Amino acid sequence: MFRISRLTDYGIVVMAHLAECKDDDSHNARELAEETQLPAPFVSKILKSLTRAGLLASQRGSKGGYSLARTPGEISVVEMITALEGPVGITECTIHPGACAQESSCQVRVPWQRINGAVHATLEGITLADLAKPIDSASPFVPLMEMNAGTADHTQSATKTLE
Amino acid sequence: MFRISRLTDYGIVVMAHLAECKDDDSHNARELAEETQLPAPFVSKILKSLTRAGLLASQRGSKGGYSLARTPGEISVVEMITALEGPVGITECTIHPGACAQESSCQVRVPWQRINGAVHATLEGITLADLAKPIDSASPFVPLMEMNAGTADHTQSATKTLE
DNA sequence: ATTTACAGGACTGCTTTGGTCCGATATCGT
DNA sequence: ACGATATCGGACCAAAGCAGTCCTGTAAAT
Repeated sequence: MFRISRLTDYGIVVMAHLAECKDDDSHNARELAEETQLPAPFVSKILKSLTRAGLLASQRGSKGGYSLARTPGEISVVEMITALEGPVGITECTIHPGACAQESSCQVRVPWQRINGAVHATLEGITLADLAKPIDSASPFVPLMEMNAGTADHTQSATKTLE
Repeated sequence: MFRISRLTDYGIVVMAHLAECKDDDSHNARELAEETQLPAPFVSKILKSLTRAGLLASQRGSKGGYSLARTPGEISVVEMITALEGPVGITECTIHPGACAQESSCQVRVPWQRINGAVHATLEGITLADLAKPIDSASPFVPLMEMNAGTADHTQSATKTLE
């Protein structure tokens, strides 16, 4: 199916919601579940994963809750996906080199690595800040990408936070 | 995990192998399984799916077999993925609009559609011809992509077969 | 001390994936 | 016409991952 899991999907919704609330900190799990209309225990689970990955900061006890560990512009989509469902890699061999017996003789491995790089770069170039402001202006995401083989011109790699 | 299934992975390996064999037609399932070092019944299953999707042409009976339905340059990666694991769509709502109750109030839907479009475009811009010749020359995949919001400049959409 | 809320699990039902196998049908060669 | 070969279209099953819940422990505030 080639799609992100619901865990990730919801997780990003929650993160985006958090990014929109400018009143910086401390939203507890119950609040967030209500505001995003998502099942509470599930949201709780998501929040824990995101915290463990360092994308959220948590505060225990009464008046505790969650808040973004960084500014929305500093949190990329690829980080959120990685936090919630493991490393992004289109093919097995991208993540677990050696797991595939055909690896040495595989014809398509190199091109796949580049495809993977392209997708990864796309996801990396989009930050939470971009997601939080929906139809706001043009917000020209990114031209990024340019997975050309030899032309080692990666000068665009950091020109897209637009925050 | 955000990766393609093994079915698709193997399927693309088989397709690439088929694209490399210039002796146009008629490779049977057993042959292909041997040549690609993949389990035979599985390869057979893959070939059926690809045939149903119109990417391969099949010939029954003795001396029968499979051959590419089009030239490698005319078969994109996204077509192969779609044939083997359904439509490419990062999120549920990309493929099944209406399935998600939050859809109308969802903050992140529009940006996701664009991210999805970007990934889709990446996968669409790469053809079997690009995969079949591994490290061959520079083969400048594609600059493609440019998921900018308003600038309706899609003039690049067919400039990459390079066959 | 009590309450609130996160942390870290275990746990269950369900769907998808990975992989095999079989009967039916079509084609070729004799 | 007959038999061999090979695809076609399923059914089938085990294993793994996903969706979602729940429970015990611990930290912080009042």
